[in-house]
Amino acid sequence: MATHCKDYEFLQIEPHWQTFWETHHSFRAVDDTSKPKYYVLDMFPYPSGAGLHIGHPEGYTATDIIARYKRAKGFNVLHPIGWDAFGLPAEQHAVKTGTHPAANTAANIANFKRQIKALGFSYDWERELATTDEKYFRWTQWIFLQLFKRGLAYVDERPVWWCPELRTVLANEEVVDGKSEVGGFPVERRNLRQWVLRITAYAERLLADLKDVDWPDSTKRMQEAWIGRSEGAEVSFALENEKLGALKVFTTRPDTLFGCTYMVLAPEHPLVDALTTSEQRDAIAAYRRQAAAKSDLDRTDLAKGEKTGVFTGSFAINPVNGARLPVWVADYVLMGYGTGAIMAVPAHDERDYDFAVQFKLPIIQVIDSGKPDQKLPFIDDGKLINSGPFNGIDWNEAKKRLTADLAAKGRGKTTVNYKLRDWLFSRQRYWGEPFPIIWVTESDYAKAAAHPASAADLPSSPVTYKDSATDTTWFALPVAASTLPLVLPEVQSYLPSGNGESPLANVTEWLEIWLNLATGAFVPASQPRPDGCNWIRGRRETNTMPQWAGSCWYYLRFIDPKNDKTFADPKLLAYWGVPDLYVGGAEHAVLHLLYARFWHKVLFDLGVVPQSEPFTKLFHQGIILGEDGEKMSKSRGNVVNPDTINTSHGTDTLRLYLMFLGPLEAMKPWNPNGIEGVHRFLQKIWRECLSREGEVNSKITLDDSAAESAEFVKLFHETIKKVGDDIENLRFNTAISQMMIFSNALQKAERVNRRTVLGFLQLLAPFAPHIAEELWSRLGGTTVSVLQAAWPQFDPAKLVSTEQKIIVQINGKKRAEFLLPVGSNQDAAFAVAQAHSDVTPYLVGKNLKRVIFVPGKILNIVIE
RNA sequence: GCCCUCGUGGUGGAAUGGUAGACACUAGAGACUUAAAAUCUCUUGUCCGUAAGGACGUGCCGGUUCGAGUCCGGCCGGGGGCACCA
Repeated sequence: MATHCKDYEFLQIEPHWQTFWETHHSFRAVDDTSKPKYYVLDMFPYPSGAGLHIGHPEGYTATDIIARYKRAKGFNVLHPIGWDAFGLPAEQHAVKTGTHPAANTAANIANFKRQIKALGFSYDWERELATTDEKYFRWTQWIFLQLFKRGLAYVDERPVWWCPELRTVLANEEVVDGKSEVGGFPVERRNLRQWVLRITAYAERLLADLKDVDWPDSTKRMQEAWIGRSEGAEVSFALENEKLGALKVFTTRPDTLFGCTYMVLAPEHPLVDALTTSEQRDAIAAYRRQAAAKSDLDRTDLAKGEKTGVFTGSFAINPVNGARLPVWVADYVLMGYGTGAIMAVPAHDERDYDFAVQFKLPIIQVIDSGKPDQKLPFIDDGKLINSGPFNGIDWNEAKKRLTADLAAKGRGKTTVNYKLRDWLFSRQRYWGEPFPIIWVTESDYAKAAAHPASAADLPSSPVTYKDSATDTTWFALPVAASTLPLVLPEVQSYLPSGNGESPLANVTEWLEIWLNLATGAFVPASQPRPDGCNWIRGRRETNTMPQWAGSCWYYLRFIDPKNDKTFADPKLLAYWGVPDLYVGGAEHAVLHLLYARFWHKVLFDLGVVPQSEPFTKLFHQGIILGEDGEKMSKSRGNVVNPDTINTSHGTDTLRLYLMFLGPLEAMKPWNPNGIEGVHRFLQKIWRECLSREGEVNSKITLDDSAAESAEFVKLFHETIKKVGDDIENLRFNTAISQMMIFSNALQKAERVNRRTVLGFLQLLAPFAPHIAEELWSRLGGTTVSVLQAAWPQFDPAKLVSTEQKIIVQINGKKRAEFLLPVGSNQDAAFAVAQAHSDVTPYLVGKNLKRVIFVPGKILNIVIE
C-alpha cells in the first residue's frame, strides 16, 4: 500500500496517501448513533480570488489534529468544510467583466478546494456545501420565513451610503474618506427601504446565555459590550408648549437630575420641527442637513475636537425642581440609542460638559465626592448637593429615591436600555439570497390573511411600507415555503437599477407576477391573469440578503447536507447536536457569532433545534504575521503562500511548522528558518524507521524482544501522556517539542521495539499524517492505515520514578541538587543537604531560621 | 478616552508560586568525507574569572511570600477591540 521510495520523498508520499484516504472514504462521517460523536468545525472560508492565505491552514491544521485524534480515541467525528460564497468581490467582478458571479465563484471554490486538499485535511468532502447553492439557500430563505412569521423581520427606512454618480448603494468599506472607493465620487447618506431583523428582542437572552458557553473571556466581554445593557430611568420632561406633550429621555444618572441645565435632541428626533421657533428655523434646518450627511462614525470622529449644535428656541421643565431648560439639537446625541433625547448634566458628564463650555450654558455641581480637588466634569461617586430635599444622600441611594419619586408622580420609571440595534438585513445587490417576499396591496393581503393556505404564514401584524411617490402602502406577503428556493434570475447587467434598488428591479419577468394564494404558484404578470379566484397581483422584493445570512446556520446543514425535506433531520440534529469545538479568527468575535446565536435561539424557540446555543466551545487562532513582523498584505509583499511550502518541504512539514510556531492563540511572525527545523525532525524519524535502501531499520526489533532501557520506556509513556494532554488543550507546540525529545532519544537508542516505534507514529499521525501512514505501512503496522489503530495508552506505572531530584536553596537561591528516593521526608533531605559540599559552606557560622520542604521538589534553608 | 491582551537569550518560544531559558532556529568548534552536502557530538543569556566558581538576569518601580516570569499596586512600550450609548 505504501510507496517504495528510499528517501523521504514527500512529493510522492503525500499525494499517494491523499488518494488512499479519498478512495477509502476514510473521513466519511457515518450517522452511527451507537458511537459517541465529536463535531469539530472551522469557520468556513470566503473563497476569494487570491486563494488560500497562510492563516487558513493554521486553524484548519489545529482542527484536523483534533479530528484525527478524536477518531483514534473512538469518537464518530464530523469534520466538514464548505464555502461562504456570496460576497461583494464576486459581484464587483461581475459588474466589471459582465460574467455571472456564479462562474467566478465556482472557479475560486475550485482553487480553494485544490489548495485545501493538498494540505491533507481529514474533511468529509461528501458534506461539502456552498451558501450560493440553491439547495442550500432554499433553507436560508425558509429560516427567514420563520423569522418573518414570528414578527422578527420588518421593513424600515434606514440611512445608507449613496453615490449619485455611480447611482448605487455602497458598503462602508467601499467608502474611503467620504468618496466612493471606485472612481472617487462624492457619496451621501440616503434613507432607503431596508429589511431589519429584530435581534434586540433577544438582547437579554444573548447576554444571559453567555455564561453557558466555553468561550474566551475576551470574546464574551466583547459581546457583552456590544449588547451594552445599562440600567437607568426613563424621565418625562414637560415642555413649555404643553400641546407638544412631554419629552422623554433615558438616563443612567437620575441622581444628577438637579444638575440638569439643558436638554438635547438628536437631529432626527421627531419633535425637532415642532420645538423649533421661527427665528431658529433656518439654523436648525441647515444643521439637520449637515448631520444627515454624516454617518454615526463620522459624528464620533469629528466630535473629538469640538461639539456642534443649535438652540431650538424652546424650553422644557425639570420635573424635580421646575427649572426652565433650553432644548438644543446636537449630533452628539444619537437617535438610535435610548429615546434620542437626553437631559444634559454638564457637571457630571464629559460630553455635556464640553458642550456647555462651548455654548456657555450653566454648570451646576450636584455630586460631592468629599475630596479636596473636585475638577469638573466629575463622574465618580459621592453625596448629593444642590439637590433640595435629597442633599446629603449617597448617589446610589439617590438613584432609587429620585426614580421612585418620579414614578409616584407618573413622570418616570426604571428601564433597561441596550446599545444593540436591530440588524440591517438587506442589501441592494444581485449576488445574495433573494427575499422570499412579494409586495401586494392591502386588499390582496386581506385575501391572503383569510385564505387557509397562506394565513398561518403571516405575522400577527402585517409588515408594510409606504411608497411616498405613489402614496401607496404595500403589504409583505411571504412566498409559499413549498415553492422555495426562490432563485436569482439571469440579468442583463449586474449594475444596480439606479434608483437605489438592486439589479433585480430591472428583471420585469421575474419581478412582476400573478400569484396563486392556494398553491403558491406564480406566472409573469406580462401574461394574462390565469383563471380562478385565487390569483393576485404582486411585485417581488428586490433586496437580497447580506453575506451573514448563509453563515448563520451552516453548521446545522453539515449535519444533514443533502436533505431536501427539511434543513436537517431532527434525529440527526439530536445526535450530532452543535459543534463541540469551533475554531476561527477573533475578527468574528461579535458580528458572525452574535448573529448565529440569534438565529439559533429563534430555531430553538421554534422547537427545531434541541439546544439554545450554537457553539459550545470556541477558540480563536492567532494571526500569523509576515517575516517582518507586520500584518501580511500584498502591498507589503510579505505574504506566504501555502502552495510554495507544499512544494519545497511538503505539507506535513507545513502543518507541523504552523503548529510549532507558538501557541495557537498567539499572534506570531513567520520565520522561514524554523521550517528547516521541523523538516529535519521528520527526516530524522524517516531515517530511524528506514534504512538507506528503504528497508526497516535494523535497530528496530520486529518481534518486540529488545530490552529497552527503563529511561527510554519511561520517556515513551511520558510522551504518550503529554501529547494526548496537549492535544486536548490545543497546545500543539509543546506536543511537538515532546515528540522531538522522544525522537532524539529514539535516535540514541541502540535497539528499539517495533511496537514502540509504531506507537510513536500514531502520536505523530494527527500532526503529520502522510509520513505517519507511510512509515506505519512500511514497518508493517497492525492495521492497513494508522487511522484504524486505537490511540496508544500510557501505563501510569511506567511513569513512576524511584528517585526524585531535590533542589536545595539557601534563602531562596539554588545552591545544590541531589537525588533522593521517592517519598523521602524533610529530615532525610535536610541531612543530605547539610552534608553536601555545595551547601555546607553557606551554613557555617549561620543561624538556622527556618526550613521549607516541598516533598520531591525543593528544600529551602532560611538562615541569618 | 475605555476595555482586552502581550512584554523572557541573537530569534520563535518553554516553565501547576518551587532548578528561568525545555524544544527549535541562528552562530561557533569538532567527528565522518579526497572534498562538500547530509548526519552526528560539543558550546551558545550577560558580566567577572585561565579555571573552579561567583554576581546579575523574565519591560521599569514598589509590594506580598521561605521562594515571584507567574500573585498585587503603579508606570512604560507593542498589538487588538470599542467608542459622543446619555
